[in-house]
Amino acid sequence: MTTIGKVTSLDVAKRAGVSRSAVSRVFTPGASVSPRTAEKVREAAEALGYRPNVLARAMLTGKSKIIGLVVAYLDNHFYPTVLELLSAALEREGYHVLVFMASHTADDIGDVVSQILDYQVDGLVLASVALSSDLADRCRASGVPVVLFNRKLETEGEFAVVSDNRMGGRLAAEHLIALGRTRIGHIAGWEGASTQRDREAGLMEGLRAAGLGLFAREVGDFRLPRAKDAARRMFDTDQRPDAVLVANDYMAFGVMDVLRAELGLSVPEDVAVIGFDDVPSAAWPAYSLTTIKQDAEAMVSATVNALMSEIGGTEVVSPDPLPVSLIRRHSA
Amino acid sequence: MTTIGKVTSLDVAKRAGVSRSAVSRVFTPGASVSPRTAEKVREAAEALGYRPNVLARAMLTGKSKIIGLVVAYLDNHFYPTVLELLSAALEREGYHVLVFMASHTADDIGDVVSQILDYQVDGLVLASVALSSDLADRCRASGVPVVLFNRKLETEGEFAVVSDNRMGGRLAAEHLIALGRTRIGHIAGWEGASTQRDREAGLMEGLRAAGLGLFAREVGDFRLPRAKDAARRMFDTDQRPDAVLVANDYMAFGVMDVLRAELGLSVPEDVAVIGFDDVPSAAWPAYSLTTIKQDAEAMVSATVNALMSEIGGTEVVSPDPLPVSLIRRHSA
DNA sequence: GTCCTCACTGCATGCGTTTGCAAAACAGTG
DNA sequence: CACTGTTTTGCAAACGCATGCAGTGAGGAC
Repeated sequence: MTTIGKVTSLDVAKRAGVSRSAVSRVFTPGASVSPRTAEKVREAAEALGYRPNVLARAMLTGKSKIIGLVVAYLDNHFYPTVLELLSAALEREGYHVLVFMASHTADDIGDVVSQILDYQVDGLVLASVALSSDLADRCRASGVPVVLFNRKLETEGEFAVVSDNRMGGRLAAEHLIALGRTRIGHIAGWEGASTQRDREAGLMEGLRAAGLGLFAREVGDFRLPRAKDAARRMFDTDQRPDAVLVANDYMAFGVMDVLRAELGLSVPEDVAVIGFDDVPSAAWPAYSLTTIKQDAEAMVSATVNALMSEIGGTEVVSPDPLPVSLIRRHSA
Repeated sequence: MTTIGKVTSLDVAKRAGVSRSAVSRVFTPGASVSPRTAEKVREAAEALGYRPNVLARAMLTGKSKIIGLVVAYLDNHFYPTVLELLSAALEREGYHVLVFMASHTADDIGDVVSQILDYQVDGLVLASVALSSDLADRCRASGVPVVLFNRKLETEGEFAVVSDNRMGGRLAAEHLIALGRTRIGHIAGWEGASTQRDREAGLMEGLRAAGLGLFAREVGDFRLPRAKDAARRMFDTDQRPDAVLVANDYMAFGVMDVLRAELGLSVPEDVAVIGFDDVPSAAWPAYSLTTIKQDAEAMVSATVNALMSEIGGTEVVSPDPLPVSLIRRHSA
């Protein structure tokens, strides 16, 4: 019996011969309703096709059951994976994800966040976007829990879920060194990102421990074309590195393309390549990219737990960085 | 002056010495307000950090400014691209995207759609999900414009934006034939999808026009592992095809992996491979996949136009399928 | 100066819910 | 049956905003 137009709790109430409150209670888990009226209401609701209006409920309770996600890159396959995981995990908790694309320019993030807050989101996750500290203040002032995903702020206070990027960089260094490589280069991501800085710091640490220094360095800004340019600059020369750590898998694919298709070098014989993230396509034979794996599931899980706790009123503090691991494939 | 907690239009009104209506009107484009009060209000709002509550406005006006998107696959890079485009385009119109993951099982789509409708979305786009016709009815009954993306329903009536998949299949066939290939196979996607059926129909049409038939056929269901299995079945034999049209790029990558890495065949010498979609990674040299390009921008643009029109009250009818084109690279 | 017009403004109502409070129903006890 | 304790239920008041309607004032025409 599909009814056109809005059917409200009042309609259901009338049909079931009860009050609006009664029908509201039937749809509120844990409210006091007799089985008999519950039955009547459910029946009427079914017949009319009634479902509570989430927005109206949101107004009253202040809980919208929506989580804002702002994300900058979707071309880097790591983030679609995260989105899929995150959305699924939140759905399990009764929440849904409102997506906001942050243009790559960093300064309109303020606008974006404002827009999100207009929707009265119950939580906010900022994936791979830099959050200025006054913006962080604004969020906190609005009382919305925010978690930084894959980025952390130097100033403590914001909840951030990150992998142990430093350890990742170190693992990469150690692996390359164990392979006998000595001229090790680094193609960096955007230098404003903590993620980048930590990965590079770990790399340097590992090199230093073996008495080595960085052989070459270029910046790829986490963007594919820039990464390819960086690779050209770094490798189209006589004195080239025999190994390179690229700041993420996505850029690493571009680097490998340049190496093999443009410069005729072979990986790993001429140059060993290590990426970071372990996106699904890193396992594809065409690249078979050795990489430092970030555990996306664990990261998402930490994110969701934090959100749920904070929404529940529990103050929560950033956990230790999540463990990473070296995935050995054929590129190094 | 960051104020903690909610600041409502009443707060602003008080501070500006006007009524709530006035501040409401200031934030409603096209309402009648004198420049002087507008100024006062804007100032007060600024000072208090006031922004209208979208949800409250939604209740009153019935327009939530949110569009629901249900999407099944995010591992196929075509859809992240679409999401990014769609979100950006809708943001330009003042809308935002609420994402719902449809598990791959087809039957819980009903639940998902119900949940979406609970949020009073202004529109609904179903990307790559099959919509049963009674579900379509429910959507229409709720008065929410829905557009099917990259799928169409045999029964007219739903707005669907699709490429000219049939033509695409035909172009692929013609190209392979022009290349002198005669033993042409097809690795199909999920057979319940109109997209699949149309692509295959086009392929058959093209073959028939050249007096050929399909040399081999397997089903890959739009999933990577299935596609690889399909490739193994099709090619691990003496009598193998010398060309194959794979129903989308994502599967084509898997097929190429099997061909080259597992079976030691070379592409295109031993087997020519054509994909469908032209996802960004199809251009990567490691695959250099010849493919039939779907114009994602045009598809998104058509989607947004349709939504905006329908929301504006204009009944709108499905356009012709959008043009596709053959992108020649090295895999065929 | 009077009257009319018109641009503004405030009041009050309503959007579809939830929820504290108090009345009502019910069950149990002596 | 009277009385108490426990559910269950309805009333009414929010939540934050938009908007029709009536009213205020200013400006123009005569």
